[in-house]
Amino acid sequence: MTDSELEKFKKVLKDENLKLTPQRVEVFREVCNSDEHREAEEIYLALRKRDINVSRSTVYRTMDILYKYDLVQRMDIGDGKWRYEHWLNCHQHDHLICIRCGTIVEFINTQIEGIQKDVAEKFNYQLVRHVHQLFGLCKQCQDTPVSVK
Amino acid sequence: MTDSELEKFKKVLKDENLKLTPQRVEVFREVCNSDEHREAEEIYLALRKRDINVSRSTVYRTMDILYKYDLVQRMDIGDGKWRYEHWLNCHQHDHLICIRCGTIVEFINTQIEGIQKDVAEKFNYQLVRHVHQLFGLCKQCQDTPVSVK
DNA sequence: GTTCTTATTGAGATTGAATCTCAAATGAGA
DNA sequence: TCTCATTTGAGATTCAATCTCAATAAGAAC
Repeated sequence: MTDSELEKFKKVLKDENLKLTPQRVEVFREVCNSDEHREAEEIYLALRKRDINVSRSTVYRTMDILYKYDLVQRMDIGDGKWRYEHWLNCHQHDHLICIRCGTIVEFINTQIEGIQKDVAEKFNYQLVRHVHQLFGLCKQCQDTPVSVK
Repeated sequence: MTDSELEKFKKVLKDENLKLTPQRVEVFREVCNSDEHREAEEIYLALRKRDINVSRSTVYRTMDILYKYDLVQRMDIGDGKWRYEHWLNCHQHDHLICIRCGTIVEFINTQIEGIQKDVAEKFNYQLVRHVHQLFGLCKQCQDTPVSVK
């Protein structure tokens, strides 16, 4: 977590009349210092592992704030759990997800973005956001035989 | 539900050593006879309304079968509930979803499909399926002021 | 620094979609 | 018709997420 990231978070809290608490800072730090796409529970466990005591409730509540004010991005890959990723450089991207090992890779394709705008316009929808996920087998999983129990 | 649809369902049940029960037929009929994108609970309630008694458990279990054997399509729009739609003509399509009223419109764009293949190939992923959803405001919701309580 | 007010925290209860359990009922092959 | 494995229904259970509420702490005012 860089100073400018922390300042950005402080500004959001100030602007929204939210208090700067050590718990909130620790949750934000944990999210900033990882490039993974993690669920709230994983972030909670990562904090515990570092001997930082923040309750599950606070992790969930802080993730809500971070998401609401665009400090993190979140995604739903269909298993009922939100995955969070830091959102500091704020470049729009989509995801390739391995259906066997769960590896998530990001991709950017400006061509698709243009087509999405065209589609929305055609149907008279004012586009707000989109979800675009490609599910498949990553190279390693293609080459690894399925284990037989 | 056409005869050929029912035959297709019967064939799946037979091939998979599953029994043809009145409950399963009624659930399949209910799904076939609607173009909506409904949750399991809505399908359950629609059956009850028609005085057809099938338990929630059986609706859930039958939807699992229908999905597994490609007789229905399902989607997750991020609210923790599966939406089901019949899948009889089997033409691949994606969705535009109104974030205010929930209206779901289908769209087809072959150009995006081509790009998806290119992206997957570039990252060495063997593409299996994809999720592509555009969220926004439909024409009507753009023109309707938000009600103030 | 002290006081005061209000927001926040933590622990456990609650929610809700989906799944599981198990006894009773039923499909379908022999 | 008989038999037996499958299916059904009702309620219990699961699990991520949210809610509740008493205790705690941030931070503004002085």
